[in-house]
Amino acid sequence: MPATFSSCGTSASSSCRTSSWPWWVPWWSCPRWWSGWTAGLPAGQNRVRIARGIGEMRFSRLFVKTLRQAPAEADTVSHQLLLRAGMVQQVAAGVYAYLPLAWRVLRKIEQIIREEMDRAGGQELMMPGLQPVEIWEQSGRRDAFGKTLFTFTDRRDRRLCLGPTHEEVAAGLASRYVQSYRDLPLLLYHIQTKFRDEPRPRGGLLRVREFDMKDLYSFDVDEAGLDVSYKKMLQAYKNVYDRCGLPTVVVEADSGAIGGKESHEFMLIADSGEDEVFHCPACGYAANAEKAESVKPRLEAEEPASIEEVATPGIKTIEDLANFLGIPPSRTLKAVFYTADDQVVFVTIRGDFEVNETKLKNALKAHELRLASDAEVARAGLVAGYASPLGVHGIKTVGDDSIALGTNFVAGANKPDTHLRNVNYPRDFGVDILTDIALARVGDACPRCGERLQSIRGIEVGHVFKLGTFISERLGAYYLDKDGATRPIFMGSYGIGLGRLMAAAIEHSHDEQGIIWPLPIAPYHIYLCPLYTDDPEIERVAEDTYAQLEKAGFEVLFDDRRESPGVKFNDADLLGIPIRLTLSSRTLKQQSIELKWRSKKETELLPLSGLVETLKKLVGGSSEKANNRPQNRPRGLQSWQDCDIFYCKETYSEKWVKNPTFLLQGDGFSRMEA
RNA sequence: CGGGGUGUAGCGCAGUCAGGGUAGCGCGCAUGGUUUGGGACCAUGAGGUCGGCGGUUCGAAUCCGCCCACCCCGACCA
Repeated sequence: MPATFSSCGTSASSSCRTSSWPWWVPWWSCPRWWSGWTAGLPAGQNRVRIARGIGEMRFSRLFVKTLRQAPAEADTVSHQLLLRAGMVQQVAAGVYAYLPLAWRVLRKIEQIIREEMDRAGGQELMMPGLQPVEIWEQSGRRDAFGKTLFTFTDRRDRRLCLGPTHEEVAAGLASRYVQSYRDLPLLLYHIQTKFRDEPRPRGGLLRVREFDMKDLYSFDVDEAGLDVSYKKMLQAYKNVYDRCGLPTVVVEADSGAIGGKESHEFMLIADSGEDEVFHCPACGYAANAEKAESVKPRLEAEEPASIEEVATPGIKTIEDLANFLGIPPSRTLKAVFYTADDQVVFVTIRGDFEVNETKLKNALKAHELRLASDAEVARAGLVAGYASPLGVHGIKTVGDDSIALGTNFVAGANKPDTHLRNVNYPRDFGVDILTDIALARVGDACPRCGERLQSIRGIEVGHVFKLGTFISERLGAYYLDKDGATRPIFMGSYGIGLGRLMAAAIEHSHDEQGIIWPLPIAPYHIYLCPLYTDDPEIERVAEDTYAQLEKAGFEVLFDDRRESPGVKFNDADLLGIPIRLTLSSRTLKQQSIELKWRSKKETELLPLSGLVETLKKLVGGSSEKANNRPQNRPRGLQSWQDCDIFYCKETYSEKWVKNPTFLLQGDGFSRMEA
């Protein structure tokens, strides 16, 4: 039997038996290979599994095995569901292969992003994944990225790295193009794989080491120009998330290793999110916990008293100390030791606050910050548990501004089992740096309006930065202004991780049964689910319906398997295809097909006649657009630009609709209409 | 990098502590049959470097040593 026969069937044998196709006739002459016609064959024998055209898909041929149980390594919901739905496979820690279903979703997300970047004036290009380490040293970010940078040497001992981001390269490209202010502003973007050797990949696709990302770099003449580009991007990002059907909030953020002064993150609200966001329901202030500020309550002033020692045997923690002395934690001073770039740092903060390490790191302008080891603490002459800000010599000291908001604190005495009463700043001790290094707290006052802050969890799905000029200056990206003066280009940087967005969408939208895709990024629109019986009519109608829907431009996953209803329904739910159409003898009796939205419980019967038109109305697509899709479409959203608007309103969570205040106001953002 | 955990069939697990016969179970997979509206049933069957290397022993999934991979917490991190 020629091997080529398998091209038109599951196996050569089954195909040949059912078709009686003579083996000496070339397989490409087989009508079934090009027409996909299968109707009228006896039920039960029809095992023909073929794709009739680009993009059409029968479940039996799909490169997917769904799993009933999630692999043990997955413990976040999105990771479990991605694995169970057969969307990704892990290749190494934080390194994944994206299988067909995931790849379709990623391409849709990518296409939405591409359209919005283009609409905002961006120009797409491709940059290398490989970069010389020199440009990182030139920009001064080599140290900031540290071990996160994947580095190696080539055969000529040149040092290379895998690009974790592309500001340096982009600045280099721009510097050779931009000569005059007339060449600005400029928005360049690319969508490609980036590499970061994260200390700990985790959460499936939420934090990985190799990932596809859209990065746009803006180039402007000055701060004002940067502001305009930045606002354009904020709007473009909002459009992207809206079109993906994902409610996000904009929050102020720390710029981290990327650098720059102003920065915002887009957060998808999800209880499982690893980021905490503080927000003010009254004025709309919202910030990542790393960045968030709050008004620290000042304690009632007392007359400063003189210092006295108090014996506190075995009392080492603030909690114990407060209990032991019968005072609130706010009347104590906490001492914490860090090692910042190999220097021990003594940090003092009022007992009721916690240190915000991001703020501390920024205050110290340090690249690496970690808690000091016991050995390091001892070497610095400090007594852990009883360390005192008084009489610290030879090491850098940082104080949170909360230490000035009270009097007569209890602090360590720097000898075992002893504390000091009535310690006052700055009367009794000084610090090298006094600034805000505290974590904001729920219930503290909003720094803008004084209302109480609340907190919510989210997943970072986008991050934008106002970089300013530090990279352009170091990489020589200058232009001539109107007066002929040489000036550095103002840069901005705007990133969205595609895989993380996909995973975040699952975190946000799923139930016990599986994923619930928003229509615009769903791998398929429709799950066509015939329940086969002895009645060949079901199969005939199913094939016919499939052909009609495909022709009308719907993306249909046709479950042609002869599985039991339970298996099919469970797979449909697991994969999360937005619309399920069930065809059975039951519905056929009424000349109808059953429609069920994945996001809803109830089902409804649709008449078979005029089905395409009915679905178009339901989905909000137009036949014209659907039919006009290019043959080699990235089957993205270009033909569905209307439907995403329609669908977004459906998918916004109640929480979101009721609390539209998270959106940054007055920044080109308006409240979401409910 | 610190702490904890796990590696046995595609997936989930038992067996390991208390060393001995052919390494088991569920799901999935294959074949045949009966089934078909929420993960059906019967029968038969295939599938394993027990993470790797070394050691102890007549004999190691099991005991000892080293290493590796993966996961979780922390550190860290667009």
